[in-house]
Amino acid sequence: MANERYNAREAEIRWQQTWDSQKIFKTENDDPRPKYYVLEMFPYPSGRIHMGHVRNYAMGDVVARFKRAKGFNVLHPMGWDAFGMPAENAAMQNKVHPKDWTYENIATMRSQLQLMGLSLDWDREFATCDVDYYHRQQKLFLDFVEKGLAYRKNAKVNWDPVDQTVLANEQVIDGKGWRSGAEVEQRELTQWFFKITDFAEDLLSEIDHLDRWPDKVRTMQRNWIGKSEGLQARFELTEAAINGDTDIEIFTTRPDTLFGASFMGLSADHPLTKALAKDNAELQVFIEECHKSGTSAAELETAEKIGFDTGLTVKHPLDETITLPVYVANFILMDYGTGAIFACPAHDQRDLDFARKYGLTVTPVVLPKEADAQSFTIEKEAYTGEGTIFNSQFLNGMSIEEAKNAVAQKLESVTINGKPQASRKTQYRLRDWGISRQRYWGCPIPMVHCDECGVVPEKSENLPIQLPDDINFDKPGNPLDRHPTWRQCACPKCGKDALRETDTMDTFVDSSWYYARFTAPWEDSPTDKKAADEWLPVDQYIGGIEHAILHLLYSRFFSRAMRETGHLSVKEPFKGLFTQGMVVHETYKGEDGRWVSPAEITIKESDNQRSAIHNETGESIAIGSIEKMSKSKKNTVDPTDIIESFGADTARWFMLSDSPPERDVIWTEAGAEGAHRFVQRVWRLTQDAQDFLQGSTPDKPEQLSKDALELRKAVHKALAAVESNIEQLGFNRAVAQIYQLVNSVASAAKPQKLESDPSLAWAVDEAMEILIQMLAPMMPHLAEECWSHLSKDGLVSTKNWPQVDSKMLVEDEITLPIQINGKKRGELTIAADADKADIEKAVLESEPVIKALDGKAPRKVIVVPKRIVNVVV
RNA sequence: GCGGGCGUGGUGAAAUAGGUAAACACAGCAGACUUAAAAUCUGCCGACUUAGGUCUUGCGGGUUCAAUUCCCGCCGUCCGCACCA
Repeated sequence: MANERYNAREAEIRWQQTWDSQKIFKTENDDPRPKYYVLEMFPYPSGRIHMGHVRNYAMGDVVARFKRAKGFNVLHPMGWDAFGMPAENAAMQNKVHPKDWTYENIATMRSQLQLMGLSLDWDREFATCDVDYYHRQQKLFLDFVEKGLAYRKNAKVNWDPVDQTVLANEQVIDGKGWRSGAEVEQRELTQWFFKITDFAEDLLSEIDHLDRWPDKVRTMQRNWIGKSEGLQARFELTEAAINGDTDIEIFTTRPDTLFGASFMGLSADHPLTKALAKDNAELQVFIEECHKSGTSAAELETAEKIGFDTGLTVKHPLDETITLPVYVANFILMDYGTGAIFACPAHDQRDLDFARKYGLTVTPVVLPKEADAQSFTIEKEAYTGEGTIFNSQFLNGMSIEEAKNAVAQKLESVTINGKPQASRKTQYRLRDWGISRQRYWGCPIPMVHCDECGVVPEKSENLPIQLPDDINFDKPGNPLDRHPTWRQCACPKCGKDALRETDTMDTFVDSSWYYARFTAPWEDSPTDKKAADEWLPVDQYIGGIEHAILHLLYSRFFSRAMRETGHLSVKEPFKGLFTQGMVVHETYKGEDGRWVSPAEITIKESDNQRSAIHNETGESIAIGSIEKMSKSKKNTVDPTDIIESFGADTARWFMLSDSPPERDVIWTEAGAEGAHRFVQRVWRLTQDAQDFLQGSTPDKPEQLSKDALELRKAVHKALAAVESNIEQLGFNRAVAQIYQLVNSVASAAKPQKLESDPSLAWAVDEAMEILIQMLAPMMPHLAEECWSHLSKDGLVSTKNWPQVDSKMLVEDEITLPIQINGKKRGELTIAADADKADIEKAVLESEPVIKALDGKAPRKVIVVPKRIVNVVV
């Protein structure tokens, strides 16, 4: 029979329909098998899927299909992170309703994803903009309010002037909005916050146990939470200040350097600063000056330390004879610690810069190990290293740690104005999460403003608070504010006319608990606790590194908050996390400097010279750097085009081959063609095997021929390797193993060999069966097609993973490299179980060793059985 | 500035626990088949080379019988954080 080419498009749709009609990927909650929850970060419905999605979902699908074959009850759901700004931008630009725009995009992207043949339980699908979903999110919000985990406060917030909304700290990058890129302004607004700081310590300490998370993400989260332990201490003013204050409270991590103090610093936003400024025009000017300077990285780098002498002085807490001047300084932040510091210029660079500028004293109090107390001075660089305390009265001679303790102990026991002068305190950099957004397309915050009762939570039975459909985007700002009737409601407490909150929730709220909702998306309450406890935590979560802080930290907060409000029991939502690399592509530019897309050009290659010409105009195109696929640089490749020309399996296979999954992968046309050649190669191999075997499984022979035994060994070694590679998410290594095996099978399965060797025919049949099963998680359609072509029973997608025959993994003879002085000089083939003495004897008799020794005795012989022999001459 | 990662052929990369560096693939070259092309198959493919070898994992040291792997110091590159007291 003549070989036919594999028609991927036809076969893939056929198998997708088969899987679908048999509902083989539907997951039941009550199932006796052990559970495995694999989840890929759900997509934002921006319009069309891109190659990054293909890579992400191909990886997740390999894990899901593999675990299913290993006997687990696998939950592998899909949904849509569907609220957000782009829908509103589209509404403003194209006069489309955000809802229509979003649901149309979802429909497009769903059908694109379905072309990939992912083993998803589509019955659990939802979008976060579904009323059913945000209804339950509003319930969670009310529960959080009740527990004090959500609250309202007036706060200085990050205001994005382009998007006209507030941003969380995590969403401000280099002083710019993460989405708009606009310079963020500071504004005072009343906002809703989640009390993420309640869990700061737990969020930090549990990172230690997230051992299946990348270290990088763990480090980033630790730094973000930013714990520092120190002392909160009050410094007594020599005279009461204008507002009646008698002391200034500061936070320090370096109480050991207290005798090096030369001034006090107040933030420009400190209450005392504000009080002093009331009738001090000069100070007012200075404060304004401080506010003007931006917060971007570049500006901070060059910003000069400036200060304003308040004329106030404080007593040194350890020596009343010393007084320190109080300055307002631009480098002190109000929202860290107490907004006030004591400054020790010798051991803090900022304090030193400031002291030099204003001519304040610089007294070193930590002496480096090698330095001499008499001659040690600080010039332009503060000393922040280890050392012994000196110039410090009773602390002299102590280590830094000892001095910290001594100071803390002393000040804890002293009282001023009836209160202890100091207490040990742990500070976190982490701030509460501001979630109010002045947008339409988000989950409405279910609160009511009543003139009589104040801010009142809506009653649960009145949920959902639905978004109105009749809105317009004629003007900037939040359309909910302008809606003629939507705001009007009855106060849930007194029943009088009241107004709804018009802020909606940050879309990161939506994605902070979707993983829990998937465990029972049909429930009236946010979760079915039993189902949530059964499925959670997610065993393997896969997504981009860009979510290392925001989404992953918020989700960790949410699982804790939902635990406190009785919706689930786990603390940590994601047991295993994998952050995959991006899909990147070369960029191309025309002669006039415009970006040109890969589809418009043809690349010529010869002798390592690559050049490109435009398909239509014939102009020569410059090949530029490799960049993340983006519309602006036109270096995108549409997954649907690839699926149409090569099939989904080719796209999946290419995404899994070559590059390690955590690294960026370069999409190339040649690589895609190579992947497709492999698809055809497997299909040819299957047809050849089918031609010979004619659908009958040969009987297992008593004795295997040498060829058959070798093939079996190759098969079972590959099987063991692929299995462990997939377990470790080393998809590229699994792919390489499969390539190698296909090469072995192809060279073994030659007709002339098969005809004369029935045991080889049997081995080839086994090899094909196992090969197809190994391919199935990666190229499921091709695997089904081959499986059925070889008349194997049922669907390969529902088959159990094959068993490794461990007898095939051991060799009775092995080849050891022989080294002479650490350089390879020969080989020795010997029984695998040969002991050291046998090996040494054989090595000393080998030709290269005899030659090298030249009759002399070796200085040393190192024998590592099963590995290597090294003879030192 | 602080913290972390990475650096191996023309390219993507591989190398259990320190033990044969370059598996597997892409590209390229040569040949077979073909009227021709595609597809397919076979071979070559780190560098130098006097054909016996010599050298090779960013650079320089160190530990070791043995280093891509461990240690120290540089260089390059990418990422994160950044006036956090």
